[in-house]
Order: sequence, then structure tokens, then C-alpha cells
Amino acid sequence: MIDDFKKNKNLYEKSLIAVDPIIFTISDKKLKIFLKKREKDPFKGKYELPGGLLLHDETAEQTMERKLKELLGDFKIFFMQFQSFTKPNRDPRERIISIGFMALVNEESIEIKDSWFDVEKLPDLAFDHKEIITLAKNHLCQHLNLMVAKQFLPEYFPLNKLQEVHEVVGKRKYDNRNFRKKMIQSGCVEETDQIQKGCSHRPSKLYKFKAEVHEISCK
Amino acid sequence: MIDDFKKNKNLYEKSLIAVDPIIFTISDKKLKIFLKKREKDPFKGKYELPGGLLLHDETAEQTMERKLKELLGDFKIFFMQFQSFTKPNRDPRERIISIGFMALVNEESIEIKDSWFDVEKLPDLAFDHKEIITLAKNHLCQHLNLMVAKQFLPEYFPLNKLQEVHEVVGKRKYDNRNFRKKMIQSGCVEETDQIQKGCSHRPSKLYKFKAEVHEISCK
DNA sequence: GCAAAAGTGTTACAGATACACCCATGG
DNA sequence: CCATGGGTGTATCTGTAACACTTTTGC
Repeated sequence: MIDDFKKNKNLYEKSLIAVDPIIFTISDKKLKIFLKKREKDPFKGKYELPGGLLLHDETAEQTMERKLKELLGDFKIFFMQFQSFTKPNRDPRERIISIGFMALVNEESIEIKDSWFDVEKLPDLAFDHKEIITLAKNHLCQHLNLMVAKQFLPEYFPLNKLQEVHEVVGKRKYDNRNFRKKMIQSGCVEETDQIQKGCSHRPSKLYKFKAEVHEISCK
Repeated sequence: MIDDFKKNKNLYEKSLIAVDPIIFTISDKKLKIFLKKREKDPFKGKYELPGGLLLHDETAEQTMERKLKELLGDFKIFFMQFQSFTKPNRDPRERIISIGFMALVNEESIEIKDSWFDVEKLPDLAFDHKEIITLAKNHLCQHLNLMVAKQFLPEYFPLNKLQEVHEVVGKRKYDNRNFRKKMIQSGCVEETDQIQKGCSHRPSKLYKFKAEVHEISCK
């Protein structure tokens, strides 16, 4: 391929490479994403994904880690690639290829509480970011499984919170008795001796994921 | 992001962008992919994916269409993005980001009969192409549905061929009676009045997909 | 008539669904 | 004592799995 490039440098063009993180969390029973407001043209005043360019010696995954640390702080965050975006004029200034990643964070680990937008009520977006977010939402919804749900929860959680995650991401309701039965039977979660505190109703038992939960799917 | 670039051009580096097509077909009850032999160093004599660079005004999808036409001829081929590869040194000469696509073709539309390798018996591969192929195989296997199966079959096909596609891609066996029942009940295929010819055994009825088959999943 | 693949129905089992009431706590 | 969310069992339905023999054709 490089040989093609050497033969005819006019045809091919080197391009900047960026990652665009779609950072999801669940808060207030809604799926939300992190956006920032643009302070410069083009698209001044609109919102954008908090993307970043790859450094010369970085993989896209390393760029994601660097950006996430910068945005949310230094703790481990789960993320996965879902699609790359290559329209030549997606940035009006200069060609940039963007690799889309979705990242999943537990609400409780978030310090900055603003900047989060309900995916059903997004503001005006810069570049092709609306399209990117739509695809990320579909990808998340289609890849909902226990590994994904786990990312939205703290280590110890009530089963009803796990159900809530499934309901919000999967955009559907589950029967509470059936959901609990299925989760317990699946062997992926286990009861602990911890109890929920500080709630003005019957406190729930807390569960945790068994260590071996990795890729178990859950419709 | 471009502002970051303008501030410090040393840190960021523009890169060539390529597509790498993993072209699958089913032949002889095996899943096969298209590879070509490298005639130059590096990796001279090893096999590689038939990748191509993005032209300055092309999306990755347009590059795929151009390359597929060049490799296999001018007919419509189904393909989908599955992952991008960004290790800085994946090509020892110069940085190239590669966007991996899997393409699916029906054996009968192939003219060039060599160049196809059983995915279970791959030759030595150049660059990171072994890794790319492994990921493409997993992706294909996990995304097996009727839309995918359709790509491996001609317009009119025996139900048993559809079963074969599912068995080869899904690496498992299906019970013939149950499989037929399920396919017919699903309403995605319909019987035609066409009959298989030129076989030395009982000829089968031929079926076709109904028009609306797009994204129906099938375990 | 034999080889080779096509085609066909019934029973058993497991997983999914539907459904309504009592419980524990804080205020 | 009341409001709030936590927690529980049974009966039915539906889709999947297991299973073996007859049919049609070419040679």
C-alpha cells in the first residue's frame, strides 16, 4: 500500500487521526452522555464529543485512556471501539478520520456533574457528532450484556438497580420476579452480607458480580 | 482537535489511512478468505490482505467498493466495518491506520478460483494481518444472521444450503427437520417453483429470501 | 437396485412470560 | 400508620431439541 503512496503522492493524502469517546452513564433512570461546548468556530456554541488526536506513538486505545483520565479522572474505565468515520469533509477545516469508542462509567464515580445530557434530549451538535452518537446508542443497545451492565454499577448493588440498567439501556421493562430469578439462576451475581443504607424504605440486600463475568449475554 | 494540532505539530502526526478487506466466501463446506502474496519486502513471500489506501476524496466505504471491484469484478458486494487498527508500528516503514472491513461473497460469483484460503489453514501472514483475520472471524461468527447468510447464497437456493452456511459460519450442526421448520416459520424465506438441476440425486426445491429480510437475527 | 441427498411429524423439555400480594424501613 | 421500594411462587406458554425413516433422482 505504501508503494501506491510512493508512486503517486497526489492521489493519497495523509490525515489526522482522532478518537471520539461517547461516554455513557445512567443517572436518574436515563441514559446520558458527556458533551462539551465549543468555544471556537466552526460550530461555536454547539456541543461536541470530547475527542482527541492520536499522538505519534499512541494507539487509539492509549489516546482513549489519556483523554478519559483528563476528562473524568484517573480510574479504570471500560471502553470499546464501535466504528470509524471517514467522510473527507466531516471537519470543514481539514480531513480528520475519527475512531468512535463508547465508554461506560458508573454514575457514582463521576465528579463533574454537569456536561451530561440525556440521549433523548440532545442539544445542537457540531460536525457529524449527532450521527456518531446515534450509531453509538444503537451499538450499546445491541450489545447489552452483563459485562456492559456491570460498568454502570458500583461493586455492591441491589438487584433492582441491575434491572434498572437493563431497562434503561434496552428501552423495555422486565418483570421483577422473572428478572431476579434469571439473574440468580445465571450464576453471574452473588448475594453478599451487605445491606443498603440511608434509604427511606426497606433496604435491599446488595449483590456483586462473580469474578468470571466477562462476556455473558443477556437479552 | 485541530487546534491542538496547530499548537504542537511535533506531537501529532498525520498518517496514511487504509482499508483492509477480509473477503469471506463459503466453498467446499469451508469458510475461506481472499489473500494475496507479497512480492516486495517487507514480508516478501508472505500473504497479506488485499488492502488499499483511501484517496483524498474517498470515504473508507468508497475505497472498499473500488478495491472490491478491482479484485473481484464489478458487482454488488456486501461489506461492513468491524474494527480499526492503529498500532504505530504495524507497518515497519511508516505509520498506517487500517480500517478492517469484512466482505461476504457468494462462491458462484467468483471468477478467480485460487487466492482463497481455508480460515483454519492460513499461510504465514504479513504485518498484523493474522490478528485482523482472527478478529474478523469472531465478528462474523457473532453476527451470523439471515442477512449475513444471504450473502453467501445465490438468489435461488436449497434450504439445505442455507443450513450449510449456518453450520460453517456458526461452527456447529443443526438438526435438519428443526432447521427447516424454523426457517419456514420465520417467514423470511419462500418456496419458489424452481427446482435444482444437474445433481445425481433427488433434486431439491429452491427457495429465495423474501424482500424484507434485512436484519433478522438467527442463532 | 444402489448411492446420495431431499424431505417429513411428534414428543419432551427448558426457558420465558404473566400475574398479586406481603415486607421492612424512615419519617 | 403511611409511603416507598424490596422481595417472593406458581401456572402457562412458546420455542428448542431429540429423534428415524421414506422419497426422488442419476447412474
